[in-house]
Amino acid sequence: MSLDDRKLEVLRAIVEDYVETQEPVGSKSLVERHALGVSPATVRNDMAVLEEEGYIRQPHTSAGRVPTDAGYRLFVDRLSKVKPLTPAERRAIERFLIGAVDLDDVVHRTVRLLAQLTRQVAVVQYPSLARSSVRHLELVPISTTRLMLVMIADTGRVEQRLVELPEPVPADDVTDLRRRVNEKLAGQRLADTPPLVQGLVDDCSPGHRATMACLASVLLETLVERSEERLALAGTANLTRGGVLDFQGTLRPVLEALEEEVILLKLIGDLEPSKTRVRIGDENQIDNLRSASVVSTGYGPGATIVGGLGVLGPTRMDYPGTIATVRAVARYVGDLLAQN
Amino acid sequence: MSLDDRKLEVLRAIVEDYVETQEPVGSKSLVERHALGVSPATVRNDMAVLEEEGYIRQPHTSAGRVPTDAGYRLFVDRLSKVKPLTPAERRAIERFLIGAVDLDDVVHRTVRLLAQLTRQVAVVQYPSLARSSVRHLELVPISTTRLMLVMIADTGRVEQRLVELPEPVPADDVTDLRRRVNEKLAGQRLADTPPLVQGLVDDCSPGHRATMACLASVLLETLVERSEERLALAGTANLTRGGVLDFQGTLRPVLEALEEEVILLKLIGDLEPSKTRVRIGDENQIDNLRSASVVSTGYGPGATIVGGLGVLGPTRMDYPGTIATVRAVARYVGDLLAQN
DNA sequence: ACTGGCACTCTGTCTGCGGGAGTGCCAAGT
DNA sequence: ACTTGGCACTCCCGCAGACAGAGTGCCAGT
Repeated sequence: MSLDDRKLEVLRAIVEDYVETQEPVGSKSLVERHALGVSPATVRNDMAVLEEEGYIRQPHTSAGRVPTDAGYRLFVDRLSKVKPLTPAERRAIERFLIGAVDLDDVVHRTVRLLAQLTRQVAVVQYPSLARSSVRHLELVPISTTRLMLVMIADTGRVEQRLVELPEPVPADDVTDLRRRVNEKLAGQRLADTPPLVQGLVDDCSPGHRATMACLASVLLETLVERSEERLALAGTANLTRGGVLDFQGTLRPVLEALEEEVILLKLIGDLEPSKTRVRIGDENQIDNLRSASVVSTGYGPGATIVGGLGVLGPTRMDYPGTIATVRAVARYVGDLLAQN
Repeated sequence: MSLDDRKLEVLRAIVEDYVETQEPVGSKSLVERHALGVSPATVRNDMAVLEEEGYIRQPHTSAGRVPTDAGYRLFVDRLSKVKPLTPAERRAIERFLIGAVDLDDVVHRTVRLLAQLTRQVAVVQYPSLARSSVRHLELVPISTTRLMLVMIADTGRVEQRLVELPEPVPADDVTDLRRRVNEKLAGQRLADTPPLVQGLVDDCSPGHRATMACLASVLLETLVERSEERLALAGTANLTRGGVLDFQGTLRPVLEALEEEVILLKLIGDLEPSKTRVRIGDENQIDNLRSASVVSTGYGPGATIVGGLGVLGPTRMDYPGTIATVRAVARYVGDLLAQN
């Protein structure tokens, strides 16, 4: 049995009402609130079919219907229209983002903005090192046997590591090292650096070989291999909106998941397509987030993508609005990055 | 009427039992669990006095007693003995903190460790810039009209800002600027720099005056005036332990407070004495945190203090254990910083 | 294919009713 | 002057029963 247009219309109405009222929706109130042009009895028949097909369910006999994950999925894929942002929202975004002095600042403002606009939990990934290129490497002598290695990436990220040297190195040699390292690596994508770094060590005069090897290993280990992703999070208090009704009783599992960077990265960090991605309930593959949905997208200057951002909320969420907001914020942030 | 020893003993027993069981404690169960050597009736009389004095209260007639904020205060000040850490805990601390590569890493490990050991929300302040000295200032040319200013502080903090120059500056001049800036500022406490920075501008040759002024203003504005405090937070999921019983029903206000850096700084950022500080309920002066207590202390290499750390939990918390852990972690972190 | 009607089911709420825990007070004992 | 056992009292909590309300499924009629 396929679903005719009216049944789809009924599903949409159920989702919309349920999202708004947070209560199971019955046939009678449905026809009252939406001009469906048919009687409650007809709607009931449609509902029976929708339930059969797994798009809605009843919490208990003789309660109204509630969308299932599959129902939300269908709604998102086929039934929802893009909801344009209000001018007020656009202005809010602009006002919030101009005046950021710093990559840190941009990220923090963005995450707070997202949380505020969507009234949900927001996550923003810093531009990924793996997708960045080296703009400059700086070596700052801290003592004769210690260097601070500072890497500045084209995405604005700045990372630093302390390097313990095997032997004292005079200042002139540091200058030389700096020049050589930059000649080789500046402008390169971080992902392409490992062979180049190896080359640096090989080409090195025996006198500095040990020092350079040390530098190289720090570079590889901490910047490339364990490719240091950073995240910002905001709006956890929004989880408590709608009482404890969403999230089946306790926030605990959700809060726990939000503490795990690995999990968050998995949630927002699939940057392949430039499309916005919606993961509903079980779809995000994490037990703790069964009753949560994630709307995420990539951002970056121009068409390239350097990081992800998104929001997390109850499966019962305003998908069209959230999707529109996430997209808009991502675009603004991308533009902002492009200016630098 | 003053409180004799037995009444204090009764108060201590009430606090201990209530913290453990989370239930109002009655006279009968008290004498059963603690060898007080008197009958329940006597204890009841003592309780009446303690209630009169405001140290305990009854949730309702004919329920057991529960400590008030004042009761906890008295307990913390006079009744609790320091609870030494177990060897296992000491080992956990050491294992957790060695192998930190980075200030960021140290802070993150510390905050997670604190959250885990105390099973509460942990907050760690990065070493305060206001309490740091300049180790080195680096100027990295990004383009001819843009510099990246990187400041490395003796506490390990590294801050960077983009500086837009009023006019193109050739590389040699950058070298010169760098030398001059470092000569003047390296080794100085950040708090002392403003007049020195002004001096730098004044002493500058007219040709570079504009550039230096620009640099100076970035330095002053973003590093000194708005003295950039950073924080790390972990363990919010621990708020859900003990159900929604603590925190009078909703986590909302607490989560909201935890999102405000300003509030968190106020909570853990009173670094004057080297003593551990306990703020119970209303004492922390924040409406949202009426039902929360904060245990905080300063940390730093040796005797100096460069930042604060602490934990936040329900007023019904294991104070002796928490205090001991917070202190121990602060000491270990201080030692770790001293090594750099 | 849609609709009105009807019986049925289930929830949520309110009520009333012990059981239990704990208190306050009092009179007696040390 | 404390301390103690006894006792009446209060109030919470849990449970069972009743009831209204909402919503459904089904069926017969159009």
